[in-house]
Amino acid sequence: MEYIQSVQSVFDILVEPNRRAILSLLVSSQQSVGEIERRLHMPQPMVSKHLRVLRQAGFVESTVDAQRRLYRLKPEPFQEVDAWLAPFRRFWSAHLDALERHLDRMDAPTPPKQKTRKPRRPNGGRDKGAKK
Amino acid sequence: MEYIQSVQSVFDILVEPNRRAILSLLVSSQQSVGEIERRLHMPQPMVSKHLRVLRQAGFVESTVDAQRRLYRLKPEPFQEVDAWLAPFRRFWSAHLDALERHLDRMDAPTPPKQKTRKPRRPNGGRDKGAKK
DNA sequence: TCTGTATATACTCCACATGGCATATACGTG
DNA sequence: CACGTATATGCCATGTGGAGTATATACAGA
Repeated sequence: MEYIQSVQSVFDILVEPNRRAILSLLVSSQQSVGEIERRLHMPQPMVSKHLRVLRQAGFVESTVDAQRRLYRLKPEPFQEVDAWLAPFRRFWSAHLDALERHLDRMDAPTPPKQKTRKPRRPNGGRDKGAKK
Repeated sequence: MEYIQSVQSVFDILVEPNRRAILSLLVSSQQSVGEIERRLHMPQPMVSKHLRVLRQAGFVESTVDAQRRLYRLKPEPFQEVDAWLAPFRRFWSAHLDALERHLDRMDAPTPPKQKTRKPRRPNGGRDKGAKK
């Protein structure tokens, strides 16, 4: 049924604007195909087709509710993007740190900075939040 | 005349595997076109063309060193990806909390290998659909 | 079973980015 | 200036994927 597909990167999925729109819609809560269709003003077959791609790539999953299918996000592919981003994140946070130090010098008042140099910083306070 | 470019998303840039390979190469340090050419085993014109795309999209910048151009990363587009990811990060970290102890260990290290897909990830039930 | 609704799939057309090749430009050296 | 190296650009052919449309499947109710 859903099987063989050429190995595609998560980026092959995310490159399509409509798919990104769908994903953004699903952040808030699960949605039916019809709801997506209405909210994004796109023809139903297009919605279904993109949803299929998203499903096959593991970005979403669906459950059956009578005649409608409720789609919701799955986390793994997003984590994959995050993982890909990791090396670059190290790189750009170095830049940020440099800028930060520079600004700190010009700005006399003292923001409570304890570190003069930090090896790496995820992304300026990645919300590890929503903790248990 | 580097300017005008159709409004493309960062994903339009990142979708190209060779471009991602180039970016990964540049994480360690700046490289000349010839070095990229050799390391990635791709014809020089292709390297130059991809570099042009990357440059126009703000992913890289170059400086002149005699006859060669040294390319290095610029942080902004990556931050843009990170920003796009943010809402979903909130979403998936909620999931992570539920499974935290199990997922914690496979998280961090993604060796910046080139284009090899990430092998592990016990994602149960990622299907692979049929294509033409 | 027939009907309406909800979603999925099949198929065609077309644009466009990519790869390959040839060639142009830039720079340094003799 | 001529030549070699390093990089950029122009052109063409091709493949792939998305849009659009028609149609198929699934389910619920009368």
